[in-house]
Amino acid sequence: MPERVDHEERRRQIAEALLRIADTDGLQSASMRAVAAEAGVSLRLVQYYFTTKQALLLDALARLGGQLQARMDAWIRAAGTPPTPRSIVTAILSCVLPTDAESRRITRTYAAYYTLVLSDPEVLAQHGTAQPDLLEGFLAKQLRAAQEAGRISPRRDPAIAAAGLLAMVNGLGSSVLGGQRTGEQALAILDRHLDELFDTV
Amino acid sequence: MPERVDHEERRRQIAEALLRIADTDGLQSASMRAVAAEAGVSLRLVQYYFTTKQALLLDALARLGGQLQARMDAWIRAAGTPPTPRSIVTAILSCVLPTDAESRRITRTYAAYYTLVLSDPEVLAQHGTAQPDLLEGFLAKQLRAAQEAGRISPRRDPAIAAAGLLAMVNGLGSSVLGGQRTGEQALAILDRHLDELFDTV
DNA sequence: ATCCTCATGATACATGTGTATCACAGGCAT
DNA sequence: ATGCCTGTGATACACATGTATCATGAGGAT
Repeated sequence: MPERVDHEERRRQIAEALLRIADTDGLQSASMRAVAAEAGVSLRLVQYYFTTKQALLLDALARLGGQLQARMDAWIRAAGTPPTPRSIVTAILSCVLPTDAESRRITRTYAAYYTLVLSDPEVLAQHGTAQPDLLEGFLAKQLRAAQEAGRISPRRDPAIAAAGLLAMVNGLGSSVLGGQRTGEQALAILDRHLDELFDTV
Repeated sequence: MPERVDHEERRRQIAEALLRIADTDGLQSASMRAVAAEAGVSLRLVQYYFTTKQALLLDALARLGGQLQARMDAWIRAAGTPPTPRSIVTAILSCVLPTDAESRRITRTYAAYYTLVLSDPEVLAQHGTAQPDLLEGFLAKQLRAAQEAGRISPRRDPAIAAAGLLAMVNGLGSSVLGGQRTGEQALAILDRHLDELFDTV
């Protein structure tokens, strides 16, 4: 029954199956057949909608990026009323920290991609990544605004502080995924660091 | 010629071949055959000295830990004369940051193991890990000492500061490996953060 | 000298992998 | 109505992988 079908919808369905596997069992378990089974379709269909595995991996990665973006937008919008500079910054950072189920999923899945990118950097080239740099720039802008509002000491360099913050959040995320810490503990550590940053004394 | 042979030496030779592959091509490329070829021995020998692949992976991981440990010891010993609290802390942190060839190698290889551990946590159980926690404790001790010497504000909590520092270094390391930053830039960011920490004003 | 155990080689086996091919059914345009 | 294009199934292929088996040569111990 070759009913004309919604390609985008099928692609989404398959790519999300891949992401689910990457989250639970890691990317090395995400074979074409496993993805097909998880998505409830035949192997042939996975091949049909994504001719090659690399294409599937890249498409799924892009979708993952979209999911993170959406989540960040939502958290920033919900950053208190009215939003203070610090509440915005906290929103940005705490939604890349694996605290709840979804952020845990996103973080784990990104981690699964991490080594892939490390061992095969040309993948990163094909993917229009730059996402971390964009995020860093956005965070730096927020810090600069907070600085101009007098909430951060003028001695600080916003770009450097943003880079350090993001690195810390990334590292805290790793430790949470590694089971050394709970998400709450990580958030507490982050908060103490923000105390130090947002301190004009 | 079954000359009685030094088992430990052979094991080291093979395990280091595995680590070399993990560094350059990632752990997923470290098949038994690839390791054998890299070590210049036959597949059978890899099986002989490490009956199973998991055993090889674990042994190599332990050796990697030893290498990092040795490097840290050396850097701490070489932390200026006389060592200030800050120089010790800098030594600890900057030797887990991929700045030179060897630390880059160690960091990359650890990263290769990272997702493996994530997707298969029982490996971590078999490995007497705890290494990050030990490191964190040691760092916290140094910070506490610096605090008592009046080089760090008494308002700081050394344990939390240590956790944050280590997370930041970890995150900075990731960004260096990911090519977003050079090792020098990462070190500069870390240094600014240490400026902030070692500031009793 | 005999035997046993250590070290090593060659090769086999079962399985999983990405990809390719063949087939075919139903809708759409002519 | 005919023929082409789209969606889908079944299956094949070539290869890589971890592990197991068989074989064998060389010391050392008895």
